Amino acid sequence: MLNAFEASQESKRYAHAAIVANATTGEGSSMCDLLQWMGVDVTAEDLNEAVPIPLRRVRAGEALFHEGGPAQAVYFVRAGTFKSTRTAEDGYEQVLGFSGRGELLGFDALCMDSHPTSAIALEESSVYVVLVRDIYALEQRMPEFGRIVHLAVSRALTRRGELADVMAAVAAEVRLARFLMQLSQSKAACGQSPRRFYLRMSRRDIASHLGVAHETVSRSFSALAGWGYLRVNNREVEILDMDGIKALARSTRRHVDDMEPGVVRASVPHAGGRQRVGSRPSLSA
Amino acid sequence: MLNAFEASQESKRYAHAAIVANATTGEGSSMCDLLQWMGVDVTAEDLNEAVPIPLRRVRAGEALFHEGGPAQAVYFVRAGTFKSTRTAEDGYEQVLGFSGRGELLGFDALCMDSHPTSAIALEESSVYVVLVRDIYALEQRMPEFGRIVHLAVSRALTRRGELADVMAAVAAEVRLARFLMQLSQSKAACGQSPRRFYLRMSRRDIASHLGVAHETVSRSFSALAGWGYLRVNNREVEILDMDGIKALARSTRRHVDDMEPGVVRASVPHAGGRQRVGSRPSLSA
DNA sequence: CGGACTGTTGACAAACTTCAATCCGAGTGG
DNA sequence: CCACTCGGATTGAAGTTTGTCAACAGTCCG
Repeated sequence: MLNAFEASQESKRYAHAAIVANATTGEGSSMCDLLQWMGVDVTAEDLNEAVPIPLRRVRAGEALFHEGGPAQAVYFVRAGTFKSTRTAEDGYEQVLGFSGRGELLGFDALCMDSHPTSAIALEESSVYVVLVRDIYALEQRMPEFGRIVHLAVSRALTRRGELADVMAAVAAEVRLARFLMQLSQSKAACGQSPRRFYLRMSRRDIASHLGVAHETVSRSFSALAGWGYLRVNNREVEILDMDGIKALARSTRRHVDDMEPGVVRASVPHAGGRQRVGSRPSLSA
Repeated sequence: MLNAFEASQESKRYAHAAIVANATTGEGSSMCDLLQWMGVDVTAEDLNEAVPIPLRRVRAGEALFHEGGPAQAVYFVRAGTFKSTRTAEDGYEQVLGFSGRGELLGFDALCMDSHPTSAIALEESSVYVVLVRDIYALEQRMPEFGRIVHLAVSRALTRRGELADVMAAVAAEVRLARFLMQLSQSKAACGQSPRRFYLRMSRRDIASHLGVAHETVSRSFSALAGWGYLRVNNREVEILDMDGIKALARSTRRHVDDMEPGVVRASVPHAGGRQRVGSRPSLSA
């Protein structure tokens, strides 16, 4: 049906299959691999240092580390997707964000004795493991590594800031639109299609991340689809009107009036602000 | 517009600010000062390194750095309070968080060419300035400094995570309660009273940070006061029932039922989560 | 095939946003 | 010196989105 989705469908099946068993445990990967993989031009001197960096495989649904668990290592996501969560006493799970290729996880535990959050794999994933007790030494020995860490931490900080963007007080549809734009840009940065992708997380996870009820997420998806911005089928999303949805994502709270008539797409019913289509007859699938 | 805001803020609370008018010029401070001030036992070898670390003063309402501005330096807050904000095109200002003594600002700009956020002083403040281009070298030369940076970044990451706690989908009063608890703990960590403090930020800033309308913040303050949890007068807050407000802060979405009968104070009308006090006697019982 | 979970949709009540009026403190200017 | 203005804060009333409850459809998996 959708070519772009085949790959994701495939990886979805990895979940319950021991197919990729060979890729298993921390086979010795090296700092060189990590640096190269992170896009660093590895110099000769770096090559001399044969520092092993373990690789760890995490299956779908498995935790990379648990909230409250000891802070032993930080992780660079090599493949897959994770969600960072914090769980309240009553069991309510707050999703702080989703992380993909190249992102750093677990760094917020450095300033404490334990992890303030959990990281849970949403699909078959793998990470580079850097032990906390080695970080300083490695950075001292290999300046490039230090640079990588700084960059990654900075990115992590920025990503956490995006949390505010989606949870900031705006209509639920706008939150979802913003979230989808973030996702789209993430995909684009990884060389994947920014227009079509497969959501690795459940509606519940999205809801928690956006700060709304999961039913509202469903409704918002339907609304966006009804407005012609996208097509959605379960976790498959195809964006039809990128500019339009971007414009929608930009709207903030109230008195949006009309924004830049030039930006609004003619083909889209959404006239540019805060009009509710909800109960109107114009809502057509 | 910016000038108007800055001017008003400045002349308002700190009319005598002219005193420090020209203080922007960093009086020479040193790395030693920074390390000692951050609580590091400075060793002899560190003392040998006479690395100058400029100090910068920022007046109330003034920006430490602007969103979109060039990433030249990162800052350790030495005194005062800042708010980190991101401004939408239509002028809506999203407050990402508030930072006080010892916290690191501007680090999220490292991975980009410019600052993704602004930092604005909420009162007369001062910061240690560490130029971006010096960071790596300094960390190489002085391991302790590297440690400090890592710790501070980790803290910053954690603090950003707290944003989710206050914005997560819960009742407005709970958001405010959580925010106040965070503030209280911050104050405690700085050796100030956790029960009584002066809010450096406006209701509007709080509202943006909590993700609600500023009127709702006012109402929530009144509600908390009405329930006997605290006394509030403008920006002065005194917490009367710390345990009670903590219990309230813990409640997540809806039906709080009863939480720990032992924890609930007898003097407090709060019988089980959500009841209105103010001028609406008809609501719930 | 059935069970369990995820996702969708409807209805209603609750909570929030918005508009609007008022109060207050501080700074400004007559 | 006092009236005046301006912005912050509080409170009221009305309108609307959203949370909650509930039922159902779709998908996955044993």
